[in-house]
Amino acid sequence: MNDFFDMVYQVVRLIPPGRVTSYGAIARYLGTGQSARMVGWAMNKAGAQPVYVPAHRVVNAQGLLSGKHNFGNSSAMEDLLLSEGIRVENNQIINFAEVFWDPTKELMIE
DNA sequence: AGTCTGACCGGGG
DNA sequence: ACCCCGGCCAGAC
Repeated sequence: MNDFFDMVYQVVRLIPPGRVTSYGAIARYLGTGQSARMVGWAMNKAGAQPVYVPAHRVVNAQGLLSGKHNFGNSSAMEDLLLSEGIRVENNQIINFAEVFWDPTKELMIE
């Protein structure tokens, strides 16, 4: 892998359908806990990646769909999450704690 | 080259 | 509960 961004994309691809994680959680898993912003920036570039990245499964620490506006269509992100059984209301994931997928716990360190 | 901004987060007042 | 601030680093202007 080239850099930090590719690591991010790999982790995001490992998120199971129907689950979500947060930018900070990914950052922490990669060892750069304070660089959650870079994860967000990586997501911005994710659409341009050759391989599909389920960026809709990544939200902020509050379970808020902070990046839905970047999906082009404001309903796209909600729609995708909804189709996976994740309830969203007013840009906020309702059962966030239940669907939250923490890479540091679920994935463990390699 | 300086400055600001961001799909962020945690902590402090 | 609120607002504010520092840290992180890559781009845009």
